[in-house]
Amino acid sequence: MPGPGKLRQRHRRHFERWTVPREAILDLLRRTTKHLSAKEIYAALYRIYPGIGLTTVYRTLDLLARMELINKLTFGDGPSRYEYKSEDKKGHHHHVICSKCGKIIDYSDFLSDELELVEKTERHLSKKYNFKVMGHNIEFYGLCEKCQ
Amino acid sequence: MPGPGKLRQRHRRHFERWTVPREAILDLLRRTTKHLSAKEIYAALYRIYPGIGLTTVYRTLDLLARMELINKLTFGDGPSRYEYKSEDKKGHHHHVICSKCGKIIDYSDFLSDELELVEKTERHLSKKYNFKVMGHNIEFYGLCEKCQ
DNA sequence: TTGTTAATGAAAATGATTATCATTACCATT
DNA sequence: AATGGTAATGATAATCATTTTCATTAACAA
Repeated sequence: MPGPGKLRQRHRRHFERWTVPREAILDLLRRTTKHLSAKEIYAALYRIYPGIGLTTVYRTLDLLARMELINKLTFGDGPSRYEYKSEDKKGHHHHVICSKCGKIIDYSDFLSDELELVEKTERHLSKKYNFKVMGHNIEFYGLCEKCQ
Repeated sequence: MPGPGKLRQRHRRHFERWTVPREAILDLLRRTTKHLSAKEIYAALYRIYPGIGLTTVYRTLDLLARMELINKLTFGDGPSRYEYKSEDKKGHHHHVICSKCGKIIDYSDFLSDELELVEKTERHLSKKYNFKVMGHNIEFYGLCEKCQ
């Protein structure tokens, strides 16, 4: 878990000051396993830090996403959701989303099979379209146990 | 290309009447290779059919998506975009999106490799979580030729 | 301790999408 | 072909997520 000092040095290009709201938001995302929306984050922090503003939550989430400390998830409907991005490759996972209730399952099997396909595809895309692939997104959708 | 008659029979559960705006919107999406937003569809149709309303465009797109005649695409920012979904499996493709300019490339190589991984994953998910997979979504993002 | 200015938060603005409701026009029946 | 019931339409207003504006606050270098 990067502390203010480390963050400061690693990401000087992204911000000047490491502040209380920024630490609180990153910390909350680091602790939870849920995929929280901006408003949910705001509500959770408001209880312990009533001075916080929703605007700051949005701005901080954008900052943290640019710093690649968190992922911004956008599904078809509703607000964007955010998750902490663990440093190690083991943390890599995909999402299985219930179309009915919105439940999200993190899923990380067959990563080596997937990796192979993704790498093959990335090489191919860069050759065919001269496209520089920075990342990918794989998700499955359907009906969860309760909703079918 | 399904005409009114065929549509009528196949999709009676989704609507009662096949109308001019519905035909016009489906037709536009069938003809273009672009990924249009509701507003872009509205603007294009307004030129030849000034009576049309943006509300109807949204409603019709929702209808066509429920009928599985079109796909609704939602990327991180901006409005949802829509594409015609061809009936045959050959039409299946994924998207490569430029994070900077928003350019979208349709991409359909390595489908058999992908199919294998997807099927394996779907079997696994249904066993592990009792989740009924209805579809999947694979996309790559990065920088296109012009933007890097 | 102080000064500079980046970061904050309240409020207003924006942009996409959805709800409301009076009007229109499909189409089954006559 | 005319009619009537009602699904579909379109203008407007409402909603929801997110961004902009701007006066105030607080991080931190000196």
